[in-house]
Amino acid sequence: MNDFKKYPKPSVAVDIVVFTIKDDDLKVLLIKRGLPPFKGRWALPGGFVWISESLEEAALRELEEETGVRDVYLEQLYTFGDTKRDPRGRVISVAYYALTDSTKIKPFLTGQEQIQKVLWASVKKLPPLAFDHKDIILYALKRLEYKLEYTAVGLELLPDRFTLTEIQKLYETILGEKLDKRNFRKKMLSLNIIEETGIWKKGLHRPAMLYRFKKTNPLSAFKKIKFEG
Amino acid sequence: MNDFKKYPKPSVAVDIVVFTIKDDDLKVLLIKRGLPPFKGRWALPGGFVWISESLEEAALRELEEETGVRDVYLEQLYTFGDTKRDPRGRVISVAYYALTDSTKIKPFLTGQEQIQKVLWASVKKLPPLAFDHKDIILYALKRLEYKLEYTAVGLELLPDRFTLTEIQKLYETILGEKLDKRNFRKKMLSLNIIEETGIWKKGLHRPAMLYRFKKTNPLSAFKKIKFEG
DNA sequence: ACAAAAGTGTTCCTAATACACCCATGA
DNA sequence: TCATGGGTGTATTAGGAACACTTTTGT
Repeated sequence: MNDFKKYPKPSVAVDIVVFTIKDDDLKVLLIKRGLPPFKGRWALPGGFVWISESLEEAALRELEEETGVRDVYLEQLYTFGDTKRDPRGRVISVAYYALTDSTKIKPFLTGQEQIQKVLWASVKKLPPLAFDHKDIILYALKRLEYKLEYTAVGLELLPDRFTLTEIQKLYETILGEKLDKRNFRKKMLSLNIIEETGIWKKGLHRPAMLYRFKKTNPLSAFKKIKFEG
Repeated sequence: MNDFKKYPKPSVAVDIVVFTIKDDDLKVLLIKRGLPPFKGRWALPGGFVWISESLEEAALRELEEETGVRDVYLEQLYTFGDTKRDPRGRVISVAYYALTDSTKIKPFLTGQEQIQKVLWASVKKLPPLAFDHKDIILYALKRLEYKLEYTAVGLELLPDRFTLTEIQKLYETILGEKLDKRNFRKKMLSLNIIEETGIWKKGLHRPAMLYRFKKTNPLSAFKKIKFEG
């Protein structure tokens, strides 16, 4: 046991499921693999964990390398450890999921030449994916749906300023069902986690009040809340 | 990237937080370490993951080696990956928690001479622990409390046959608060997950009906339920 | 007879739901 | 002026919470 370092070890990777809302649709960030295995297939951003960094540091590093964003909401999801999940050998992957607003994110290519393309894929029609990445995304989606029902974590997917209708559409998109406008607004406002900015968003029709997160009590955004659904 | 096997790798371990109820108290199974580091300290059962087994297989194997039980409720908890959590080097630990009924479990010593003693420690007064195992236990406890409020997973902690008062005591022990007897019974029975056995438990006082899990719909035991609390 | 745990219903109150119309704007 | 999305209140219902007494048994 003391000489455990001599035993063959699995490799340890992190994979990150980055969610955002674009075009009233829930999207996941994918990267086209430039090398085997699964060369040419879409895959989650991620990579091997350095010996000197924590798991969360690895996830944030990979995320920044491949999407250029910081300050996302990041949470550990699950650790996938089937022996056959990577054809190269034993690779255990600690999956994270991240929520970000689509205006902040600008996916770009890294210096690593094998990364060629990035894609915001609709979770409703995912392309064929490398490894067990489809399972990971579906797991993350379930977690997101679940959290959305009980917390206000969904606001992380929106820009800093947003209208009540935009929040509602977000919920409807993720939960996959229509919500009642009056009840939704009543509930959202009663939570005391957002406030009016006093600014009106002009558009094609009647202007809508822009709201923002309250900075005073950020923690309450994650207290348990039951949303209609 | 293709030659990732040459990079230094972390070691991967599993640790299992085994909960049970004994003497109306929530207990965690601990093992006394026989070798450094933390020689003589109490620690969670667990060990390194073999290259040929999945994470869950590793957890079940370690659990059986050290407690002799199978067929426990086992669920992945969280993966702890701080770089300094093990003084021997980089060790990532995938933590699981298990629920079992105290009549099924008979902790015993393995052939590994360094394992000397096992202890059912009350979660309310844990001894000094090795590594970050206290953090892991507290994390597992939070998860258990949370799950208890929304699911009937707590029944996994009881013997096959149990009285309503025994379930209620279990809930009170874990949630740390008194519950109303009539409301609790009404709720528990309305869930439709337990049924009368027709057998009465005799004791010092008025006999109590023994109930059992319904075998017909085991899945419903894990649907979301809000318990008073 | 008494101590101790088992068992049982109703009222109250809060929160979720269902539901329809007027308003402000740009084209 | 009209098409479009923004904005608002009430009545009903369901579920959670509070609450006290009778029953059965062993000693």
